Amino acid sequence: MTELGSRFAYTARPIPPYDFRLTVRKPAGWPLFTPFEVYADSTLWSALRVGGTLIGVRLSNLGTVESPRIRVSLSSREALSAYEREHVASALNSRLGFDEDLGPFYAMARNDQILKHVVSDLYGMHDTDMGDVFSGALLAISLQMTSMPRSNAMMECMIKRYGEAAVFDGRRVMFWPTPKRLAAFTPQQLAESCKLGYRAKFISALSKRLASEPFPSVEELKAMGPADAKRLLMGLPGIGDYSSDIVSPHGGFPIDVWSADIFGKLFFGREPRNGRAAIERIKSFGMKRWGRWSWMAFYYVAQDLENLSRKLGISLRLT
DNA sequence: GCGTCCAGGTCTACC
DNA sequence: GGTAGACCTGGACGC
Repeated sequence: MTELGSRFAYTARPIPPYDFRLTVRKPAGWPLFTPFEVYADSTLWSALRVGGTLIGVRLSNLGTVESPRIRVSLSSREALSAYEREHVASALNSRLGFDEDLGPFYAMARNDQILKHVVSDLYGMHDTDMGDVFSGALLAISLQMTSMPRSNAMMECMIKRYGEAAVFDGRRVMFWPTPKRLAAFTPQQLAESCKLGYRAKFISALSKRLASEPFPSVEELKAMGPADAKRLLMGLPGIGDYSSDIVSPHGGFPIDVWSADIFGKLFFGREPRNGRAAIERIKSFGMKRWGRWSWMAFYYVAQDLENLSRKLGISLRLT
């Protein structure tokens, strides 16, 4: 357990529109940084790692969608220097999309027959980044070739068994393990303890790689071009085309068997007969249609399936 | 109850 | 460079 007793706070003013609830507590249930974060009374308690340091995060909504104000309280084990505080705050602001202008995306989306619905339903929802590269990669690998209930079970087991507890503000938030921690176990031990199956070999190799070699942070990946970030991520064990689109702070168009059914219906009016075989075709079609906004389009559609089903009169599978 | 299929992919051997 | 096949596990389904 890690007691995070040193705290600093500031008030952020994101670029409007900024819907706090939609951004930190996404309609589809995707967690912000960890499945164990807590949301109550317009406040989120979560955690993330910046430069290997575990940070407790409390976000409180003080404003409105058009005039957003968010009180940010960050807790760490040791007191941070002024430089470190600035670095941590900058990393968090970037992950929460505070400086992201939704205007250009909305301008394109309002002229698109699919997206015009989702940007109306989810007005002010910003894109957010993973807590760190390793936790994003563990999430992506857990999603591969299995059902959502089993993916969730694998992730929760890894976090509970090998992760770190951020204790602050009277709360206890479990966060993802470090590469060093997981690198201490064999693939067999990981597979047996959390029923990871063949993914244990990927996770073990990934842990050893990131524990022994430097790898760009989320901020560094964001600072480089999308293609360079994707190339680096795909060099990691267990991270292919789909997973790199999930982990990259630039996003992508992460079409898998589940989303191939959804976008097949949206683009062509029906689910593909063979979802796996249709992935390439649907991904290519979507990226051609939405270009640099492909990730935002994917993100907004995935969060709005229920409303979209009703508005378009088609059944989009939620899970 | 039992066997088969397949799910929110990636890697490798083989051609 | 392109592609078939292997890979854990467990729920759904047919019999």
